[in-house]
Amino acid sequence: MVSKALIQEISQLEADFCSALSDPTRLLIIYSLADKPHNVTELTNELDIIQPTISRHLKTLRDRGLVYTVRNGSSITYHLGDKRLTQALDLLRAVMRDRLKHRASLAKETKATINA
Amino acid sequence: MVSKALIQEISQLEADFCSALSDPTRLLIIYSLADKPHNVTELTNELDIIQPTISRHLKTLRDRGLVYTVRNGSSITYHLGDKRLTQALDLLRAVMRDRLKHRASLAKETKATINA
DNA sequence: AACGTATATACGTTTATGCGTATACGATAG
DNA sequence: CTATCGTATACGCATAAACGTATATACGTT
Repeated sequence: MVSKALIQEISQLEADFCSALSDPTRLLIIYSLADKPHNVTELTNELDIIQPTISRHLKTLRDRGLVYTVRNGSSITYHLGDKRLTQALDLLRAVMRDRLKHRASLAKETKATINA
Repeated sequence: MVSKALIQEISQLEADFCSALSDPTRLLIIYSLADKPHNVTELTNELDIIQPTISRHLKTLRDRGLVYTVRNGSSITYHLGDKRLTQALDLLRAVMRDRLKHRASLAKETKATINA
């Protein structure tokens, strides 16, 4: 049997890990890096978000080990750490898409019923 | 070309969806429901968390469409909405495990280097 | 050494999130 | 009909997260 405290601690860790994904800017960064590595300036330009904001989000991704950095002269290139991350996000997006579709059809049903 | 505003909106939606996963209690609930459906009282007992807290977290899961409910007499049974959710979480956990392992070995390396 | 470019961080503020207690609502039993 | 059990919500508080501005650090060039 696994102790309750341990289970809670693991869940906390995992929640922390997932919280890296719960911000739209960070998701945009992840998708951008999944395409190819970028440095901070490139991300700043591509996403049209000011540099300190990009850096702050990169830090939270780095702290959780989702991205890693390679110094390249005076700039720093950020890489996505694990391809499975993209797979997981793809799955989540697919689930989300289906949920939204489902709701849309429910809404239509309801409207039709009311109008009937 | 997809408009920037649309991309941002989609990312916001997805971040919102992911934020459902960024709380340890909700993860415990999801894992519990992945095993089998439960009603609120069962979750309360199994996870040893007070009922209003369980209900609140269930609401956020329900709002995002991750779980659905079936009324069963006077109680309400909660079901996990999509098996892919578990798959995605498994992937994320695997990534996290590897990251932690990697860091542990890095820490060991560092220590060895310092002590050398 | 001095300057410019690239990146990171600190600070104060605003907004969001979670918690516990108390309470309301809904369904069933007696 | 009211008492009870199961579930949901409201409220006040405490904590955490995000943002923009300002500033610090690091590297490369001259």
